Amino acid sequence: MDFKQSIINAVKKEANVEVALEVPPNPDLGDFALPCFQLAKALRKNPAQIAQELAKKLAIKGIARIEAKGPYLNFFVDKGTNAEKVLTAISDDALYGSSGEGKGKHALIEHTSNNPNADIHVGRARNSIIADSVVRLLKFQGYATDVHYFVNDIGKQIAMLVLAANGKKPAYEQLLKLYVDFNAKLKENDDLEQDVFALLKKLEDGDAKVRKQFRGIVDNCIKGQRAILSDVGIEFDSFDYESEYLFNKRTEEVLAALKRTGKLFTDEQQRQVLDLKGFPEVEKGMKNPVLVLTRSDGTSLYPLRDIAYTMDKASWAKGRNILLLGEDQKLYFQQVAAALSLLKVAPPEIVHYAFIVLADGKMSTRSGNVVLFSEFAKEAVERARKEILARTPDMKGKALDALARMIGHGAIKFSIIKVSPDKMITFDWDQALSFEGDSGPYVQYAYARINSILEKHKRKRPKPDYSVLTHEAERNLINHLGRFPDAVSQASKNLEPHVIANYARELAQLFTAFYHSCPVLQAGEDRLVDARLALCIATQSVLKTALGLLGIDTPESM
RNA sequence: GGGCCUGUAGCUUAGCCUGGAUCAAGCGCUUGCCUUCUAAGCAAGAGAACGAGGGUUCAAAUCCCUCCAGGCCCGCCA
Repeated sequence: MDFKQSIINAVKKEANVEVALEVPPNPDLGDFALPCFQLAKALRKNPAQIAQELAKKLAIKGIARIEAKGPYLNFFVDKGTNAEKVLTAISDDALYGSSGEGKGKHALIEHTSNNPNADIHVGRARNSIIADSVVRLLKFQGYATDVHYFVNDIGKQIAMLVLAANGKKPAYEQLLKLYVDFNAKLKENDDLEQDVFALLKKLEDGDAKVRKQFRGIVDNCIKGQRAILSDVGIEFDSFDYESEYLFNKRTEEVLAALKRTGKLFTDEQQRQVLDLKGFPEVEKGMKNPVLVLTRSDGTSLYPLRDIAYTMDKASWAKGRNILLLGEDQKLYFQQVAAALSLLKVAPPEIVHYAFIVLADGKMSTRSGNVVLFSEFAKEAVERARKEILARTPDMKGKALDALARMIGHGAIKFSIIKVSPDKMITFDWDQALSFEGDSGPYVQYAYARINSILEKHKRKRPKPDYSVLTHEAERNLINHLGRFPDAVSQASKNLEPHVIANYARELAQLFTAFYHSCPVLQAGEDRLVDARLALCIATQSVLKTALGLLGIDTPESM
């Protein structure tokens, strides 16, 4: 039984009240605390007095000391017992931190689903990076995962690119410029817009040649996006094409099913419209709570195809069904969720993320006012390379490349994941690519330092005497290691990878504090050396796992 | 006009779901620390009316209401 439960049981036995414990704000105040206000009513005494009395009465196995401090009762666990418990748990379990809740279950995650019209920019990459961490978290929890990308391959943007390409096959890197230039032309030339729509119409009518043109542009673009994301370790299992839903029967089936709910009506312009009255979130957010599903000519609109696709995903997902979407899609997705609920299909769990904006305004692919993810990643690696060479001037070749990539990519991922997705980010090169403080490289550095110690000392003692780990820095580090499973559970339950980023940074901080105040190899006594080595090994293991959950590699040295 | 999100130190954030002891970090600033396991580091210090006001509670950054500021969204784009 863990300490927490023992305390709760003991208090219940003594006072007959079910209490909640908390972690004191400051380690000097113990490992667990009981605010006695919650007992005051039942016992009809003042909290400080209750704390005093309980401090005298309670005796709990594994708890070395119980102290009353004002209205709080503080519990100090026996350091040796705690150290042994936490450190053996880590060394015995390669999956320490995983709850195993996903064993035998399946999770489908759709993310990125960027318009296949240009190079991906950092705002969209926020989607990919957060989602990739979610995927890793769920895998770690035991889920079999399937990562999907929905390719919006039949939009106006693609039609524009087909026209702009003019029969040629533009390279991926040229697409953005083509798209931006075409948008500029479009502004001045109304006829061009007619051409765009005419082309789209041909596509929807199933014109084989046009379909092939679209597919050519799209596949080229997806290939490029995929390569860029793959380069930073973000992979997909399947690419689902929206055009499939243009030509298969799924949308008709959805339409028929919605018709049977009695909520579908044809408006005065002959469009098929879904009535969403009775769905409070949608009603509150819209002047007129409806979702338009078809054009006047009966052809499908995006929401209809999306509903059909989302239903397919719901049937593929055997456990959790997760979707990452920009905050601009919040209301829209509530409309889709409402439609799904009419069809008795559970909507996916959604993670919405806010935009990354530039100091001079919103990023816009259309105007070309963007920071491309590819240049962001390139710059990160370049800066990392400079930092490495400033420290180890003789490093070169593949070793240098590999390390620069690890550090550069680590900095990028960490800086994006660590911020709660609700928060809008104003992009700043120096801030996003910081290698110190609250950053990926800082955590990687702690890992590399542990590695350096372990390299120098490979001796292994089967059973260290953990009771010698009594230093404050050791205790703080051990306590934090013990909290890793909670951090993982919270992150995977609420789909909050930033919890892991913050956990990892704190762990690295506590380790570095330990590193500076507790020599390991020069600790003196053998048993202290052995115990501290065991602490290093455990910390390294958790750091590696935590960074792995963020998609960040761990360099052996840096 | 309505809905959702955000507002915590000069700057960037964690903490808010699940209320509890002097609000926790990073950057920047001041002062120390590299002939001892990697200074991408550590230690110490200055710096916060937790957007404003009300309410609930023994207790509010956290829950409720109002207001202010910024972002996003609100019918044949995707």
